[in-house]
Amino acid sequence: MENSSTQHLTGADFVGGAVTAIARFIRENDLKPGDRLPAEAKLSKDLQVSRTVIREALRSLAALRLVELGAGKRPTVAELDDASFSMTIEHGVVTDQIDIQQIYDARRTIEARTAALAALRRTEGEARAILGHAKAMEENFGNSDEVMEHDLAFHLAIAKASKNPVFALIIGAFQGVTRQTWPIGWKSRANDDERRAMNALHLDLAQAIAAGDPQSAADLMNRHFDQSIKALLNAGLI
Amino acid sequence: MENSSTQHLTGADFVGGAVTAIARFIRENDLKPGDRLPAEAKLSKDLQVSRTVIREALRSLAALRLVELGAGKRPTVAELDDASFSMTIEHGVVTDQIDIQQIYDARRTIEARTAALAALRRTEGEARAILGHAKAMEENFGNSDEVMEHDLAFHLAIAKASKNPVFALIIGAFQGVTRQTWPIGWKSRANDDERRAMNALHLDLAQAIAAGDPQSAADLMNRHFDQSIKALLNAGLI
DNA sequence: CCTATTAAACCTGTACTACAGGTTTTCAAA
DNA sequence: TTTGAAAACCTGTAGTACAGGTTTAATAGG
Repeated sequence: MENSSTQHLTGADFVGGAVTAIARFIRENDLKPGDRLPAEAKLSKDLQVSRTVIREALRSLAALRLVELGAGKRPTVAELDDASFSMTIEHGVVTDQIDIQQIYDARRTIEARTAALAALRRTEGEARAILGHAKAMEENFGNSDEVMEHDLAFHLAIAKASKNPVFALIIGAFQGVTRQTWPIGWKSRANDDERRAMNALHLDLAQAIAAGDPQSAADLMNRHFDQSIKALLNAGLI
Repeated sequence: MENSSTQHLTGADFVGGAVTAIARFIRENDLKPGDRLPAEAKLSKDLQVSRTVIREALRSLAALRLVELGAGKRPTVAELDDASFSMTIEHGVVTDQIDIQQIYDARRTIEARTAALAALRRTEGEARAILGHAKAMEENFGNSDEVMEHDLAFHLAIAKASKNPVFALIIGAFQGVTRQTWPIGWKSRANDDERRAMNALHLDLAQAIAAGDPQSAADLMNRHFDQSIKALLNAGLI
């Protein structure tokens, strides 16, 4: 009784067909992250296409992060991951289909919500971690790379504390392009006072989340984005 | 003067390296959607890996929708597209890493914003199209499939009218899973009066956008999601 | 009977060849 | 200059081969 059977492919787009068939296999067999898929040879036989086609299909699914591949290992179902959406966003920016202001407006919209949700749902540990990143920004004030990484980690930690993986996915995907523009905003702030003010805002936000105050958290997040967007405008980036 | 040169790959992950190299090629040569990439044979020679590796790399990029492939045609740079994020979302739902309520909360957050932006930025044509979908929902009341498709098109049209492709991308990516749960919400509404009320809300929203009233548009969108989420709760889906 | 070790079986990653059939370019004829 | 056809180019799929990684099975020892 082989439950893992699949119908063989017909039609023109062999690789696309195999991608669909394998995705369906995951769905219909209720596979969860970590579960193993059939070996390439078996898929090749079941779907009646060459191993070449199966490999290209698996590579496609691996690029989309639906499966994970490894030498000698059978393909496994993958955990949710922002890498593929991140590529989409970066592609959009590189090819002038998305601009930075649009990224920031999306972030503001979503992060006002993650801040409010985090205030309601964060664990003690998460509250501490968020606060930790805000403090680390202040403590590493001289090293802008350090500040940036803690800034990014701060926002992602809030998204995760919102307990909605969709938000974490999207915010995570923005980090790649944010890393490329963040230094511009940092430099464009007129003086260290403005930079310190930005850090202070992070600290206030972290405290609002720790205090469980969703309204303040959302307000502070909005204010933070007001400042950031203004800084990027000053820099002429937008 | 061959501007299209690329350094040959070193290290372990040949396919991953090729993906990165090709993505970098697009960036460094300022390629835009429609522009052609070097042929597989040339990439293979430049990067000093077999055509097998190049093909798998191009398949990966095609899965992510950074490039487009076609028999006989050289690979071209692709337009922004929600297909790959859509796969991520569907995978998350299928593997129990995302639930429907989380999708709806993300939608509500984003669509309250797209509604407001659409009210400010929609063209006359877009306003008409949005209104058209709302009316079509009412006119095709008996055919729930028709209602659903116009509902989906309505929301996507608003996202596009917001003039932020990031929102359109995300809302578009949600449509796949929404199509699977929408009928549940429709059936769970107690009677036709409730269903008519939902249509009326769409119409009001379309009119607020046409009238250029961002506050009302956002409010109505939020009210719409309140109702939808309540309907899904009633159905026990959430 | 249980555990640790080792050998065998299995599996993927990369390279190469071959060819069908689609696309683009070239070139000659009108 | 335009048209049309041939040539060159290119991708899609199949298949073979083998190195090296992983899993499973078997064996030995307690």
